[in-house]
Amino acid sequence: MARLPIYLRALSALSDRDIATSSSEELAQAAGVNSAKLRKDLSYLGSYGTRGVGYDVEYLRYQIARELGLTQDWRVVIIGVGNLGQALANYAGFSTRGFRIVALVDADPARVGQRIGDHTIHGVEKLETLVAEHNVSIGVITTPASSAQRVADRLVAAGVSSILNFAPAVISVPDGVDVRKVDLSIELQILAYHEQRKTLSCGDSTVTRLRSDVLQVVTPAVGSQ
Amino acid sequence: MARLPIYLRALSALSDRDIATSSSEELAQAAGVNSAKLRKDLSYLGSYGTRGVGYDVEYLRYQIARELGLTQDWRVVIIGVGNLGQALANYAGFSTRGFRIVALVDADPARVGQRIGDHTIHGVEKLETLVAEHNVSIGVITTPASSAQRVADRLVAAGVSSILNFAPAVISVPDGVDVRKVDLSIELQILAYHEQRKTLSCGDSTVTRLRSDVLQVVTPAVGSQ
DNA sequence: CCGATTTTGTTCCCGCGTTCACAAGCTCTT
DNA sequence: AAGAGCTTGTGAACGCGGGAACAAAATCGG
Repeated sequence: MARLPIYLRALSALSDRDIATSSSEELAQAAGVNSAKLRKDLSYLGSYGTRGVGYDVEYLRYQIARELGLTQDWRVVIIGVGNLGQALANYAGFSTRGFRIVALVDADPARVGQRIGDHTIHGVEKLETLVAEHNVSIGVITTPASSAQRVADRLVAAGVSSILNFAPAVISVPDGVDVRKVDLSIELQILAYHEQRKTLSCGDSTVTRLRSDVLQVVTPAVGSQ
Repeated sequence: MARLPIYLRALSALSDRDIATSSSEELAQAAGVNSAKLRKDLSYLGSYGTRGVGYDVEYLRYQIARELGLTQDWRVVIIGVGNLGQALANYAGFSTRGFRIVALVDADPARVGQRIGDHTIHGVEKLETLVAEHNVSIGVITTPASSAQRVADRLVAAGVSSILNFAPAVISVPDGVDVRKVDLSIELQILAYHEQRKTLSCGDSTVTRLRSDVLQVVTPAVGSQ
């Protein structure tokens, strides 16, 4: 389930506050979801709660981490060391969750050899060697859109079967390879869409933009309600 | 709809390749969705296609951009100028879509006054002034989790009604304010989850991990298919 | 030891989103 | 000008996920 990482974070926050036990209601509020949904999600992992008491924070945290595979360490390579690639390379949230960045790769010869945090940037020609050498299982693509598909193909050929794609391009991969796409500008666009719909108003009437060319105007009748 | 930005990007790609007209089938493939879904989404905006022909790429692109509000320019403030904040401040995908970053804000006095690209970093005490002065409508939070809620409260009080939250924390806001959350480590965790389920195999048998403690083993019978 | 209380695990139902399938409509050819 | 061939727009069925509601179980107090 895609919500397990959220629960994990909520549990970590409770653990930091030295809370040993938590009810589904409390956890659900911390995670921002419905308590019934949370219980259903957790019951899928097994019966890790105690009726009348709640969930043991540490125990549940370990179980979720294990289910997610965070008790292993995953080797990650980042391809494309622009602003975003650098930010990800330094992002503390990765290493604390079992993700180890073993190599940074860039196609720009001017960048090769530079150091970012603990890592030296390698030339893209070494991609296959690095993947094999470090037994990399996850590739992160932060290249321009034009290179994304080529990089993905090389990753797949080298044996990587999970890809996180930040490039603004749809990449196609064979069956058995997972791709997740994060597009930072899409999130802003969605916000803008909602924002646009909110800011229409006119006197007493409520104006809702049903489409860009259709406005629904609700005017309260005088004297009623 | 949350898919409009994806369609917009696919249309832009077609436009760059000087393709004037596209069918729903073609567009859907470029966007990575079902063609019926795409047609239904587009029909919600109005009848912008021509039966027997397809959609006019430029016309549809403009219509979607207008629907999303990308024909306006949106003023954005970024709070928290760490690695991620810097990456976002320099991200080209924002400015090309009508988003204008009007201010960078950080609580660290050592950072105040530094320049990132075209912008100077301001102290967090100026947040309200900057929001009012530039008529900011969207706030981007890239602070540590511990400051996120406080920053969000101040943004809301200053009149910002759309927030993009990169901090690993659930923030609560009054009704009428939109929050979208992006958590970079969650994406990796989901990949790890799937990766873990894939890499279990044992001889001829197919081993599927139903739960962390339940394995389904399918062994082909000897001699039979 | 038993009942009251609390909280989990689960069942059932409702609604939304997706997808199939088809009718409506446009273009091009003959 | 009429029919053949596409392609859009949409009606209808299907499936899945979410939420309320309830039963099962564990603790606590008397």
